[in-house]
Amino acid sequence: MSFSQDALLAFVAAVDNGSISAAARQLGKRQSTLSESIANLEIDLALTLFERGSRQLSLTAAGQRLLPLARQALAAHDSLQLQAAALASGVEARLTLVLSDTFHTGSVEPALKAFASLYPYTELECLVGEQDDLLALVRSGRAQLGLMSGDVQGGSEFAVRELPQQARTSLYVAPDHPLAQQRPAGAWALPAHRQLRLQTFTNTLPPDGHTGSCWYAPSYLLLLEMTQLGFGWAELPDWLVARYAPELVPLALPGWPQQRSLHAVWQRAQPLRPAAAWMLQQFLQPAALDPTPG
Amino acid sequence: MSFSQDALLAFVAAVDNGSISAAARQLGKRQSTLSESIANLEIDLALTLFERGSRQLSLTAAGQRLLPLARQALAAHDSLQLQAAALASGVEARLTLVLSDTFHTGSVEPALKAFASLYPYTELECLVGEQDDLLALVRSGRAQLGLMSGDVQGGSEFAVRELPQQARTSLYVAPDHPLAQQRPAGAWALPAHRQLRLQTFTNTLPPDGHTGSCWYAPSYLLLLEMTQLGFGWAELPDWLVARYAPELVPLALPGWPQQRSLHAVWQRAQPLRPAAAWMLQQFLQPAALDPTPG
DNA sequence: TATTAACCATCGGAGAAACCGATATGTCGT
DNA sequence: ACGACATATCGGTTTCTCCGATGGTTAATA
Repeated sequence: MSFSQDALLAFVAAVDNGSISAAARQLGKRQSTLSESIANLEIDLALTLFERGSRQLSLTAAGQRLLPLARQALAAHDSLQLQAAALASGVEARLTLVLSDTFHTGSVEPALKAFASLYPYTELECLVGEQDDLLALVRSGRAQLGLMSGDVQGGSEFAVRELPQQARTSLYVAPDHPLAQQRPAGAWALPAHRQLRLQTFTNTLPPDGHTGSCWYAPSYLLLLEMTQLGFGWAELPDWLVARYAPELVPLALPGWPQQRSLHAVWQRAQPLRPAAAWMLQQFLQPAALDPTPG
Repeated sequence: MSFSQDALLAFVAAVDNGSISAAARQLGKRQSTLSESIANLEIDLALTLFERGSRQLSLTAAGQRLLPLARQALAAHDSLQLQAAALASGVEARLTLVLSDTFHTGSVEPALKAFASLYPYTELECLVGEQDDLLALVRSGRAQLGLMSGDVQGGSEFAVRELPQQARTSLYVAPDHPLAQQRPAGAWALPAHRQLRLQTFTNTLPPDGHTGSCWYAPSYLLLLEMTQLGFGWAELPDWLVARYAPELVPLALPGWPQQRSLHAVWQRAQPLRPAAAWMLQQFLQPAALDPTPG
């Protein structure tokens, strides 16, 4: 016959409180109950855990040795209990986000930090995608919540909320690019040079007015690298350039830099569950978030 | 009301065996018992753990999520149980050895390895000391078992067993020492040079016949270093020199190298407890040990 | 010294839980 | 249709837990 979890609890409570009576008060049980529990535990283990000194009890060598293991067993028990409570309360076991690279890392970080402590039993997965790629991930259920820039094309399929933050983007070229030399550069000069454009995997983006030659990449980070290598000009998020390629030169054209609105999207047919809803709220209330520097 | 450990056991057994009935057979209980246990566990956790397919049951997402935690809780429980059993069976919680540096490390290592797996819940402490220092550690109870070279002076206070192994020692000097140059050196040449001698902290070693000047150190490792620095000649264990100072030169004198007997000592008044007794046996049966090379 | 206040151990009884045996039900393969 | 195998459910017994009361011991106090 093995010992019970309650006996272990009585054991560590008695140690922590210095007496069985105090432990009983803390646990809301009778002294006789805990006395019996500990006595039975000692019988089950075939060991003496406490040295019953007249007025205070002290741990035996064996007791000192077993105490940390007892704590560990209780902690494992509690951990299971907490995880189960989280699952039972409807909190999802895993939350998958898709973020656009237009989101400044520093603005996401505090939300994730708070999430980690508030939902310790929920796994978090962060994907990165743009435009149609992002919407496809949300549509397929691969991700529950998407944070994207620009307008949402999906129509009534998605629930959309506009975020109070905005993303500033500019047109950049490498320092040795011809466009970086001419000052001031006019918008007429752009079509003469290669544009580096975002092209999603799913490839349903409408063409914009640009008529010149283009190279394409599915992520802003890749566009950034291609810009660094001097392959052409590109529209890039300002924070991304400031952080990873500060040497790039912004083109001072009329109408630039632009402020692009940011949106949170999810499946309208599938309401957000607690963790996802909380995460959305974090982005809707920028008070709790650090302002994007720059 | 919280779940019991038995319920967790039923849970993982059902998962491992693929069915509740099989789990019941494995655990030696009735199927109805385990069925109720798991049902109660699901009630306590407010979760559905199993998808009761007609003929086979499969884990819910929540069940998959909780399974590793349940295993961990059971493992912690078992660990406590095993440690308690070890303590209750009289195995000491900590075993402290004192080894002489004359013991070849390679001859001790297999014993320690086997010890680690045989007594996983016993802490092991290895001290190093020579002669009187070693005996003092055993006498005070600081160590339970000592493995030393040479004869035991303590009289009836100690229990002594001679070990089948022996330690070979030689007289060494540094390569640039005068004694290393003369060939052949006679014993008469020794007193003219400084001797590096073992002197224990407790300092009750009798003087031997040497009449020349001496420097002293309490450990062979220190003597070794002093010999390397050319301070004099010293008697050192061969294996120690071969391993840490192969450049030292042995003096080819009549009667050298010597074979020194090795002894295990412990307090006669305090019989060896299981782990210590096992350890002693390992050294008494050199069959299980690697032979000392060289 | 007698008293009070803590503390711990023990005992008997009430309630709860575990366990068993039997039974009903459902599914798969023959 | 039937046997083999699975799970769920239902009484009944045993076991465990918890409580309340009691007694013994020690330390501080009047």
